[in-house]
Amino acid sequence: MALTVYDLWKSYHEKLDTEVTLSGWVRTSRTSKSFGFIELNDGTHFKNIQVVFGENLNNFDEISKISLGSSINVNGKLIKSPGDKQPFEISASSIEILGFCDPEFPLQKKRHSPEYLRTIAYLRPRTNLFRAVFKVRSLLAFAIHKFFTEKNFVYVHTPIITGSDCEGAGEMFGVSTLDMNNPPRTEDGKIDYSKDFFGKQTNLTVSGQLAVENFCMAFRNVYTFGPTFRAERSNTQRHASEFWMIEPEMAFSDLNDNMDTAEEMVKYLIRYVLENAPEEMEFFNQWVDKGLLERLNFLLNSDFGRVTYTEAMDALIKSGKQFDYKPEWGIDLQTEHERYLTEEVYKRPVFVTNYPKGIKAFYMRMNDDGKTVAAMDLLVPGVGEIIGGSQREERLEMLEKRITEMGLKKEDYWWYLDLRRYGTNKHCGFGLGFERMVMYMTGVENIRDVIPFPRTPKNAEF
RNA sequence: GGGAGCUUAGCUCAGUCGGUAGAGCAACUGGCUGUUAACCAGUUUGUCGGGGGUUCGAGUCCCUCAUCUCCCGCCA
Repeated sequence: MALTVYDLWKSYHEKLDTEVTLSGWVRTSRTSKSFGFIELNDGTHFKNIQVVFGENLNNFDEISKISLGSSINVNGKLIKSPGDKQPFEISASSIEILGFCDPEFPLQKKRHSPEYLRTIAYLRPRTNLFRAVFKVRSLLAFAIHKFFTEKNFVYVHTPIITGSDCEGAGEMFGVSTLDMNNPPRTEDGKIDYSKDFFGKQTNLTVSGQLAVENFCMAFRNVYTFGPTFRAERSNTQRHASEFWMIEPEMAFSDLNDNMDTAEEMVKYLIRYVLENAPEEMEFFNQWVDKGLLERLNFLLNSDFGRVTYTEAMDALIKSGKQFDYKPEWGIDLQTEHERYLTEEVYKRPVFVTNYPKGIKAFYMRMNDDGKTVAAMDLLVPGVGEIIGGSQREERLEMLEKRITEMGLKKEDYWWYLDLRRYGTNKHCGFGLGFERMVMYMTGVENIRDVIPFPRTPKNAEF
């Protein structure tokens, strides 16, 4: 394979004073009358390589005026740099323009606002910020598989098109091939989905959890990692219509095992990225969030907080702070409450456990007090809720009772209920919002800026 | 789904009391023998988001539509 920028940064010592050939894009250029500098990058490494050129080039005039974004091929000698900003550089003997970049190119040699860059999402991966973000996103995805594989978890591909019509995790996008202008109707005038592609109403998945629980009962420790879809009209910095989720599920385990795994995983992911993307992380620390590295390193060396919902509510009430929503046992934690807890009270990630049953899903295990369920949310400073999980209700009678209480139909969950008939056991799992992890890792504040082509209400451009 | 704010040059933004359009950067031209978001000099750039209204006169005030952003709800 051809030499890359990555190769040179890793082993330039060995190649000093040898002839090299390198292709890439012009990131910036600075020229004088008889010489000039080009910062070259081919995307394989965060840092650029400086190319020095002089009047010995047969196309010196053309190269002097080269526009930012053009792709070039450079031949020259790798030498120690006289400048102190870089240890080495290429002294060019020839430079070929492979693809000229039109001066209309919208990316300039200056900072652009993230809002503007969203309007040119097809070009933004060429900026420093987005190259760093998407490199970290890639590393995080790999680290997730690495973590679970090392722990002997089995990766399960749960379906993206689902036929279970009430997963209870949010509004769903329908999947249909019916003619929307003239759909078949049943006798009572409703749309007749028995005529649809799958012979029933189907949707894009909102969670792989119910499906992955089945594999949990076969492999003990499993996880899914894939796209999920929510048709909520959420207009916030941390919600997207299409996002990725990691959902591990563990048999013969309880809520404490669940939190232990979640904490170990989050720390593993952070450590992996810090070790494998030091340049990108330094960039975030300098330009996006000044306290990022300090906060992440502190986190690695501390235990996450663990409090019950009841204790958290007491802390909110006792704080005396004026909230828009008055804290009171039984209400769900509002965003302002969550942020206050993780950012002001504990100043680190904190698990909140054992929520009132009325505000949580039907499958969460009823505690002995009859009032709370074995749920846990992980709140982190700056992002808020990053993980939601629970110990699952393993007792058939109790699960049926909860389904009825919540106004759901047992028939819709017949195969899920069967798990409680065929060798049931206490088990647990959680969902980690992948993008929220990327946000926490990079300090980037808007979920639209950690997804290559984000989908949000009224926006599916590119 | 509820609420608030924004929209002025390619980008980032200023525009006073309602009086007829500005800066920096970019681009372009020229200069410069080691630059580091290079520097210096000059030149070019406008449907002031769309529509309507008030007024002698609207970027500025009012109505309306749209976009974007932020907050809340939903959740990851």
